[in-house]
Amino acid sequence: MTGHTKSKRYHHGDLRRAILDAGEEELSERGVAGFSLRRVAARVGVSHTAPAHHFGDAAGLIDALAERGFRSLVDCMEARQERAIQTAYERLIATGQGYLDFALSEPAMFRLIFGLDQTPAEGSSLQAAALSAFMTLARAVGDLRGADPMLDPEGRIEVLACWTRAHGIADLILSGYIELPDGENAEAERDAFFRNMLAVNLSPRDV
Amino acid sequence: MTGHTKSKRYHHGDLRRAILDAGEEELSERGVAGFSLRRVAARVGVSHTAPAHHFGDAAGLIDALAERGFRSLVDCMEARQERAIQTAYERLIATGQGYLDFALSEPAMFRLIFGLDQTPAEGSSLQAAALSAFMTLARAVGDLRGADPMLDPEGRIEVLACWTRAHGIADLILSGYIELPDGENAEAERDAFFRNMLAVNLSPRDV
DNA sequence: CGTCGATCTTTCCACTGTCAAGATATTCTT
DNA sequence: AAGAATATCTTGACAGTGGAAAGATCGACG
Repeated sequence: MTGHTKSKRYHHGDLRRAILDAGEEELSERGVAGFSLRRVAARVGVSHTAPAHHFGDAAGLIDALAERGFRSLVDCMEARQERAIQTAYERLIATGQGYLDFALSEPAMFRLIFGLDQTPAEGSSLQAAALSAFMTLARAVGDLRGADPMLDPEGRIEVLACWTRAHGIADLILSGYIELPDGENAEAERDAFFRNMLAVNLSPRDV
Repeated sequence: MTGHTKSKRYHHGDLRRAILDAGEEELSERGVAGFSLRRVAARVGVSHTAPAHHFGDAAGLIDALAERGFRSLVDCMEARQERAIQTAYERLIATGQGYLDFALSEPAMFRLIFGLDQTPAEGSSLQAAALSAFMTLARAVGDLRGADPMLDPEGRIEVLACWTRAHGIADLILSGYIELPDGENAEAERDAFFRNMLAVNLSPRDV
């Protein structure tokens, strides 16, 4: 007889998920600096200490949200990969564009996951989610190289080169120091800009 | 008869500078998230509302600190430039290394200036300081190209390429997702690593 | 010497996260 | 099926935060 109406039950039933959902909304509306545990609780219609039982403290909720964030990041990258021309090179570019899609569509979440107070705990599900995101990129680099890039120093440098480029673009856009084209067909222009940025390089050969 | 002793004068005399100094210390100790206006005031030995008259509100103090931060960033980049082999290419690499020096020596400040809630106001001294930092990098790129890179789209892309690379490295290190070598002669290893990262690239030619 | 404005303090408010203790519902044991 | 143990959620308190308002003190300028 568990009524589907949201009548005032003492026990929520699915509070953990509800808090995470509300937390995501709160995050995107107020940003990471303006994030408030009490507001999230109020949003769900629950007392301000209710989240504690599920997440420990505020940092615990942040970590749980970050885990979702990393998954969303992976989704964004994979979505672009699938839409891309199926060349190793194109898939790598697409991966970077997915990274940027995520940053632009969930800026606060982007800032959250890359601004955690401390690196994810060893063996935590958060760490696993972060690693999953990293592997998505590493695989794309590996497909282009034809070998696991993590096995030799040169390959690792290449993975980091791709990552830092995409990350730098994303972070500086969110900071407001890089302006994006916003003309008529802004989306196409952005894609072209991102493609240029992700591909262009200045290597010793250029000297 | 202005005694040099720090006796309890009602008027501080140089409160603005004192608050900025204390703010920098507080920032480096507690980080941007744990930054507290009241603690800064207490540190100077002044009431918690005293800063308001000089900086407006907390955001005003943050902006003033950010201005210092950008100046420090410029200092770091120029210091490396001067120590570098005087080749346009080497000076550009050095500029990037200076960027990273700043991020590593003042991580909280780095996070502060690139995580401002809103982009610096038009015409503000903060904006001027930020622009000065950007120009330091743009000049280094221009010296290598032999022309002002800001005049044509290709040049702008190159500047942004250098900037985003250096920024991505810095931010991901501070996030804890990129580990730094910390062996015996860690400093030399780091420099080598940074040099690799700043120089390595994956351009369309590589495909 | 007196007035005025700048500087700093005191007091209060709404808001934050966390803790301790109590209320309620669910599940487990017998 | 009944009672006990446990999980879940609420209430109330606390120290901390930034900001507003009003008062105290000082410096400068007539």
